[in-house]
Amino acid sequence: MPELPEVETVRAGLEAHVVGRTIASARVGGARAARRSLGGARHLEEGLAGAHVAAAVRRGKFVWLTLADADGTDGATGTGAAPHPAPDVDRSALLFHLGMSGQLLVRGAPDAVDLPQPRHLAARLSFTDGGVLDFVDQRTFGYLALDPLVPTADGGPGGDAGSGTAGPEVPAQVAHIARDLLDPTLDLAALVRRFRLRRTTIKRALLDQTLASGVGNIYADEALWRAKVHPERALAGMAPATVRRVLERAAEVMRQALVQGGTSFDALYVNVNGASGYFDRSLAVYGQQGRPCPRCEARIARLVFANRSSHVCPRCQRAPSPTPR
DNA sequence: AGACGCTCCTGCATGC
DNA sequence: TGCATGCAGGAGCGTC
Repeated sequence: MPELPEVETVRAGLEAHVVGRTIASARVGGARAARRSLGGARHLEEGLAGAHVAAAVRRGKFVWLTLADADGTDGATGTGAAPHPAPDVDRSALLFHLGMSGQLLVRGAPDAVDLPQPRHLAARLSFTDGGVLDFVDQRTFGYLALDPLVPTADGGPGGDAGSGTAGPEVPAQVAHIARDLLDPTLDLAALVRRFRLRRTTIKRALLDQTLASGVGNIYADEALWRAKVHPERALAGMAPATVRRVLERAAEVMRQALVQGGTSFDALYVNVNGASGYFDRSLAVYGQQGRPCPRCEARIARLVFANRSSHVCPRCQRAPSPTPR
């Protein structure tokens, strides 16, 4: 499952291999992959044709390519005589969410037309230099969208409720997503305060992308284990230092995973390094039920709540008392 | 507003 | 052997 480290690895791959190129044409497999794109697949295809890729940007688990009109000539390639004017792509981004199984594959083949279509191909971008970017998604939770860029409210230091506050602009669909835990401008103290206002459990809050983004089920479990905090503990009344420790451990484990993810992609393959990738050797609790805790050797347990699984060491992570008050 | 259950989807593991 | 069932999960959405 791609979480922040995996998506950042993808972003770096896009930056290295896609930024600076110009899209000749795009083919979007079906309505589902384009379900979040205004106007649907056709509009997406029309808008992308001729667009220049200016940058690869990420927030949390969202990654996008900022686009610019490839100066002058509209209808750069033969998408046929488009009856509608091509959408203005200048203030837009091509947004990707990888969902559970999305992959972006960069192909250098000089003749894209002859490339075999991978199973579960959701979209294919062909560049003017002959290369190809494939979006492959087995479980179809992922999507791509042509989305207008909107300014983000920048709270800066002291801005309180300002969950957002990233770079100057983000795709409209990302506007409500908070800065992620590896964002250098993240205000950790303010985040701790926001967490402690929530009337829910620490794990639910960790997974809430409007509080802090990038953490998914795997790294949430790992962070809580490292911090020795039970996932079902209520935030209300939790010591600020404890909340802070959890957030710091989450950042730490994602940073470590990123180092490993970053080494695992080569020139032509933008890797999605999920649980089945390299970092799984380093997982202490996720998917380790029945195995000994690396710290104390108690058996790792798997809990289910909110229709999701959590993995804990029953000795290191003390369960909350069954009836608070 | 915030909290939370439900839903989308496919491949694989498990069970009978 | 073959079919049915369950499970995995991000995040939008509806409901209270």
